[in-house]
Amino acid sequence: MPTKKIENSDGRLRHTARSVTLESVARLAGVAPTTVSRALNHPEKVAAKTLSRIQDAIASTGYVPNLLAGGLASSRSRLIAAIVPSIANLVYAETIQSFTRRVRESGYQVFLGETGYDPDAEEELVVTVLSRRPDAIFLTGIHHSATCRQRLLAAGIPIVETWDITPTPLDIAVGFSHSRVGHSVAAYLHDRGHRTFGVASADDPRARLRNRAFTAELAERGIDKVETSYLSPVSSLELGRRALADLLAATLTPIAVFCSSDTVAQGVLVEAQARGLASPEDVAIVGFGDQNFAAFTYPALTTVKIDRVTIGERSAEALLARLDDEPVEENVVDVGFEIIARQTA
Amino acid sequence: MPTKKIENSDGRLRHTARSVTLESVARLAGVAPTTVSRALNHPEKVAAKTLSRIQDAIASTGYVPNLLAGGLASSRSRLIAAIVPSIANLVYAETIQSFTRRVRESGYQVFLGETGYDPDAEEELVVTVLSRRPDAIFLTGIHHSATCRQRLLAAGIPIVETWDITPTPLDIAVGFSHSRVGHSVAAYLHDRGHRTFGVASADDPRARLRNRAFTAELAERGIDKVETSYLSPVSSLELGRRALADLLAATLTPIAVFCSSDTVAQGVLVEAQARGLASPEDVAIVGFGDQNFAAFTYPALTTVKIDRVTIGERSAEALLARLDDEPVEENVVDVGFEIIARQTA
DNA sequence: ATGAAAGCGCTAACAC
DNA sequence: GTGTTAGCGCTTTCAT
Repeated sequence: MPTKKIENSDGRLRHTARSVTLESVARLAGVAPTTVSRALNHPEKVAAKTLSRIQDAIASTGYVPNLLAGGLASSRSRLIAAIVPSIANLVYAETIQSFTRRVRESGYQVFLGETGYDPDAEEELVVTVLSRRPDAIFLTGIHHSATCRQRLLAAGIPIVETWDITPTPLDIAVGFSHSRVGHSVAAYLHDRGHRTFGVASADDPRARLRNRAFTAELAERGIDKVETSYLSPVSSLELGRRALADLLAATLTPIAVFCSSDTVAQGVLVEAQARGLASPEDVAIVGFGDQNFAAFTYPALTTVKIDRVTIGERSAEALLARLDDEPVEENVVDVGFEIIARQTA
Repeated sequence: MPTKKIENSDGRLRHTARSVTLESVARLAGVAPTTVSRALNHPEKVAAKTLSRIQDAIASTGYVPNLLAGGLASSRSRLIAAIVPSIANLVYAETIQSFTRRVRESGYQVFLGETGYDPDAEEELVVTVLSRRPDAIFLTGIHHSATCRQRLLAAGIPIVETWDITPTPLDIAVGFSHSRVGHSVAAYLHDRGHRTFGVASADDPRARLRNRAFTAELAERGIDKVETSYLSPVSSLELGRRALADLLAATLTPIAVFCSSDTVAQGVLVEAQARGLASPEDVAIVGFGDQNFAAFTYPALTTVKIDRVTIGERSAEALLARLDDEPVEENVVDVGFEIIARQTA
């Protein structure tokens, strides 16, 4: 590591070795700093000769613009904050990936904040994240504490809430109705003749919404008892295994189990097999998410398909429109969902 | 959205509504801005009464520090950049997650850059990322273009290269030897009696290292032909299926296949089953990564376990030590690996 | 097409 | 323990 403290000519201790700045590039190119700034941000406004001289200077010095300074001066950080429950969950990672790719085309960088599925973490995270002065913010979910909403609104930047919809978004919402998912899955299973039901779920607010609707739909169809297992907010195969064990301790087979994710569903399937139970005969299973392994479990997983890439893209487009002061035609985008009937239910 | 342009009292058009600044908090608390800054960064150096007055002022104004300004003034952004091939790959996501958690304890925020497995993307990404003036940088892999190395070194910040090791790191390396993995897997399979081999691999430099060593070890054991299929840099189940199809077009069963990831391995397994081939009898399979589903495929996947969380933690610790000017005892950390023998090989 | 001046919001050195 | 002064490196009027 190069040493970072040097003595300046004036004898004062500086923090960093004097690095290449806009000014040093300007001196080298024989122009004013302003002109270099223009060459970088509005090259069309600089004479071709000047431009190439500046570009040479940049290349020969290895100048890297300081976006902390640029952002401070212009009040535009070219940063977009994204708050997600977990980056180690493919479902969110794929949305973030498509979102990131799309906004990068317009020169924005995305930085992530992870709540770790802790609802209280969001409040603190929002402050941390706003302190970087993002130009826009991407949130997961539509439930935020009052303080949170207030801070978010006070920031005065475009906001997109994702993975859920609401008639009253903070600004823009891109997602689907979890309640409709719950109703649809209940109807699907009931229509296929299932009469005993269970829910194997991660303890996450959106999963709860689906489960509540699932139970409500079944109640309407005369089924008043739905065993539900909530073990942890983090989806895992292990959680699915334990959930099925829980359900079977309370209810008999055959049972139809609605899971909060495909990973949990895979765990349910594994546990069923370990107990010598067949799917769908003894344990019917519906997953959620349609991750890429869902089609390849044995038997193949019936699940609810969510278009994660579209959520990312539509969110990006909506935010970019706001940032460009373009009209946003619809501020609530429902990307829908689809039940993919495979073998487990 | 609140409007962003307002007319100031002096009649000049400002970019943002005058927001709450350190200065306004200071005025409210009846102290100098410096004191507020101190209250925030070195609260122990401020009198208790003053401190609480300042905290009240902060609370009542909803002040959120501007870290662009703070970073510019102090030359410490409290930002760490992490460059990864893909965020939608659990293997990297889990490392980043543990890394992020660890450095956050020391007040750093991590922002990600994604190369999309494109080796040329790194060069451009490094510049983009350095323009945010991170205090340290986390890289995936040890292979970087000359320009890249130079820019990285010129930044004068701590660097950790991960997922591989080298005797000559840019600064610090935390990973394991891919070549040793290749040799070990070859030995493992050969020792168990396999004599026909194939490689189903994503086209990624670290996978290539493993494959080369795998082939070399087998050559030493008298096996001079190892069919290898490279189809895409992105691991997917589909890629595994196509890879096995490729291999079987060139070689007969029984075959032992070394895969570049568990996902690819699962694809190989699925394809084998689709063709009515049994594992390990007809197609022996070794995966890579030991992801959580590996123990639950049928038959369960034999694979190479990598401790992704440890890579993240050790990287974080090394970087934090550098940032605190503490001595880093070892600048090359080998976290090792382990072959997990299950059923497919 | 280019430059001079002012300032973004904060921290750091130094004095008191 | 607190305040004063001087920037950090850039962008933005406004003038030429």
